[in-house]
Amino acid sequence: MICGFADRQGVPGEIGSLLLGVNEDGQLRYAGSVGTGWDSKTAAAIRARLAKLTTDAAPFPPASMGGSRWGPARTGAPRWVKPCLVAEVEFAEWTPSNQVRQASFKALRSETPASEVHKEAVRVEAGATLAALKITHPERVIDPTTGITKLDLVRYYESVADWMLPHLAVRPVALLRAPDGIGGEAFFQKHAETTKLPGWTEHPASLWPGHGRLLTVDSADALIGAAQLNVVEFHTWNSTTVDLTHPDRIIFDLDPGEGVSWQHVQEAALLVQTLLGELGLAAWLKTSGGKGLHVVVPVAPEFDYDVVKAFSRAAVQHLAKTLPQRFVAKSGPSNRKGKVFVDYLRNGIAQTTAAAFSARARPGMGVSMPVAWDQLPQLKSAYQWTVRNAREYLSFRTNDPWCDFWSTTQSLRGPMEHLS
DNA sequence: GCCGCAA
DNA sequence: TTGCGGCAACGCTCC
DNA sequence: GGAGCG
Repeated sequence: MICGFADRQGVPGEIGSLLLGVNEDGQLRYAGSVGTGWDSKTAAAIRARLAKLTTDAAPFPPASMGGSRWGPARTGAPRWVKPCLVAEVEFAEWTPSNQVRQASFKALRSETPASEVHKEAVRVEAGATLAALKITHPERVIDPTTGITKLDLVRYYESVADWMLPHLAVRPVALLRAPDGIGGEAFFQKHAETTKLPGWTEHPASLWPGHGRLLTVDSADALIGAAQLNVVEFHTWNSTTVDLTHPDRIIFDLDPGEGVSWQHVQEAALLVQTLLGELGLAAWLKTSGGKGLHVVVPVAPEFDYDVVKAFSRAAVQHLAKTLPQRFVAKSGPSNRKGKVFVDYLRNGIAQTTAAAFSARARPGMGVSMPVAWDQLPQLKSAYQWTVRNAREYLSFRTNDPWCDFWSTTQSLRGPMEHLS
């Protein structure tokens, strides 16, 4: 939060430094200041914007601003502003007194509600280790509707690598590559026969006899290397390479037919969760980045694909039977008008679904974002988060809504009896 | 984007 | 040397 | 049986 500013010495009308605050236990706390990162024009523009927000009341006790040898006392008296503007500030680390060190201003962030600005969890920047990877044509526009470039996509995957890799690393993948950008011709790749792939793991043919050698993307290097090869979407199996034939999750892909309102999709997701809850299964929610939502159920890997798929089909058929005005279980486009098709076919062997944090190769480049169930009513669309705005959202997010997903092991035994 | 193959 | 095609795969639905 | 689809 921008809580105040000092004028640039000798240059009236320009910002010299910004005084920053973060939310902590429901109130603002001083977080240091930033005095570089802008040019004269920007400094003047920010100064003009802040002038309208000045106030006499300090947002936190000036005494709490001790701590720093290089505090604002050096740069003249601070002018307080109402804390309603958010700045994105890059910095090396938090000092022992919880202030930013080597801060540099990046941009104003008007979209972030003030209440959501917290101290960002400390995460090591992956950037340094990745610098070795050469990105060709970084400025090439891959999505003409937004101007998103190849470098934007690379940077997106770089920034979500820590979040994404747990979803990706242990599962065979299908990669959707789009060398000619969104709207151009794209193709799937699941084997590495010819192309030598940067850091990807190629599993022995014995893992899945009679088929091509399976591939996993299990490091940040592999992730970025994939982006260099114009991989836009990462799709994963429902089982891991540890136990390929026994799925450890079920996915219900909620796919709205023509003419279905977003509210209808939200309600459908809630109904799916309710049914699963009645069967004794906890489920997690993510946006698909495209049109619909994904409901993901972790299960113990104790049954093979045929059993798990039959269960998911039964669950969807139950929904379609009891709520025929909302749901269809058939995949054809004809009977889907005005209804939500819950795609259970993703639960067969070798079937894949766009992974959490995968971007989508469609205009706008939405991403699949894990969310909490209590966020569902506030969701604006399945592509609310994109390659462009996901990083900011994640940096201000204070806890992982899928935290318990990883430790949940639930058997299908009871739910299967319950349903039949 | 890149490789292998044919022209 | 240049050009060009491949780069997944399955079940389901409808015709 | 085959095209189309996700």
